[in-house]
Amino acid sequence: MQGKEEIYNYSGSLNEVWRLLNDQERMLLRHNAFIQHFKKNQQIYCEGEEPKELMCLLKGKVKIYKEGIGGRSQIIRIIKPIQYFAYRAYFAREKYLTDAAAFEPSTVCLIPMKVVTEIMKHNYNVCKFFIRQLSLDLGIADERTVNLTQKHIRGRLAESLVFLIDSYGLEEDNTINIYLAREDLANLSNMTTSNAIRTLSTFVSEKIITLDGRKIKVIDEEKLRKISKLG
Amino acid sequence: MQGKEEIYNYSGSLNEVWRLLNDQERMLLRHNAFIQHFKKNQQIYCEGEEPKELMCLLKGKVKIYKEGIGGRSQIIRIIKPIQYFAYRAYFAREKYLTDAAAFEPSTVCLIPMKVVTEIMKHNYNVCKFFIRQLSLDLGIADERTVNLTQKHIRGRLAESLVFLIDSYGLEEDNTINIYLAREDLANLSNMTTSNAIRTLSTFVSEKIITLDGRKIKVIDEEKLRKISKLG
DNA sequence: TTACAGCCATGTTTTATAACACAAAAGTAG
DNA sequence: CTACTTTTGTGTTATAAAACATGGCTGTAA
Repeated sequence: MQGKEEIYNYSGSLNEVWRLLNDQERMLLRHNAFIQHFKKNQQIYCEGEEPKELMCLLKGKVKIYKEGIGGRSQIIRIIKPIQYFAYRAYFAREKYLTDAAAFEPSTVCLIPMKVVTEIMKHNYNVCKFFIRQLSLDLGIADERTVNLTQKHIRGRLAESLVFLIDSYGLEEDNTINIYLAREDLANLSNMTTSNAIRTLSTFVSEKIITLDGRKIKVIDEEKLRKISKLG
Repeated sequence: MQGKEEIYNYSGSLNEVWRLLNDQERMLLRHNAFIQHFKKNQQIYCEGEEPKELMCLLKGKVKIYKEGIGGRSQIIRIIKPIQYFAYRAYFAREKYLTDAAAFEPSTVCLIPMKVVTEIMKHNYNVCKFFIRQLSLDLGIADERTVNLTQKHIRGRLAESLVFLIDSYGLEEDNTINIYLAREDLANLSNMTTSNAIRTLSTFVSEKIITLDGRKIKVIDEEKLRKISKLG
């Protein structure tokens, strides 16, 4: 499940942050970072848990979500490789407020937060990196609040699809590069599963997408973006 | 409207950050910070504008909000003295995504972001301060997303009232220490003005609060918190 | 093979909330 | 003081979305 050797295979890809480090700092990371693999749907961390490590998704797809009222869960954001996550709670000196789980088999590099902050003390660029990430995350969260509360179902679902396209991209045949259960799509869009299914169907009848099981092929991306934008 | 002398009257209260600085850094701030006064309902910054200064609210009350679909605006967060704001966009290297306006006559200290980042380069504690603030803000935003989307009207309004109590406090007679138009209360709670008014009325009939114009007196705070929590 | 669980899909009913309409009250300007 | 705008309050109607119910499909396990 975890190993320190494996880090060498990936260390080139931790890029963004890696570039900001000197040799000594890189060495420190190499000695303290470790890899974990997660199965499909496996939990990565839970709400209420004490945050200890910075995580970087190397392979796979991860959802950050919250269990809301009456079992309904809300996907807050999604992570793609190579992306850092799980740092907010530690920086805020709080427990985790969210849960994280793997959409599909995923590989995560974990770095003890103590090591990260040790480096930050002497490396302004790493500080700057996290400040930027947090600021971007906060901007996205603010946008999302308004979109989820004010857009109608069609707009919210369209937005989620656009979001998935922008995050994970399209294959050559315009299939969205992630296969989500209808329930996940619903949780991403703040609606019931029934309504996600229904609304997908109307998108099909409007020739905006086609469906083949969980494969979503985008026919009219422009129209999709328009629906997403206008609510 | 602005003055550099006035900064001396307040510099003691910029506390949190002030404490983290050495004499030279404090001098730098004193020479570059300036004060602006804002009238009731006056805009402080607008969406799309280029962020240039860090702001610190010295006196008054400020709302950060977004204009959503169809003129409906959503209050994202509220600021109380002494609190820093307006830093997210600069750190993210974006334009402002939100608007800010004064609820009531307010005094703001502005510090050029260039000066702030200059200090941050050599002062890890100031970096840490902003990382912490951003992390706290992000946590609040995540919570808020779920609360606004999943709670019912009563829960959302109760939550707003609790939020106002926790932010601005109660006077000796249990009056919430801010006088908001029903419309602002609605925008804070993601509902129409009519429904804010209606729901306030039912809270009165349930002896949870009493109303006298815009004065809201809290009778049963526990019950209010319970409604807020249970949605 | 059958039985069963987990997704999909779709039709019907119910309900929360927005939208609308209209007064009354309060604040503001001339 | 009067006219006028803005805010507040309430009743009614319309509607978006949830809740519920049911059935089909697919894969899996006995």
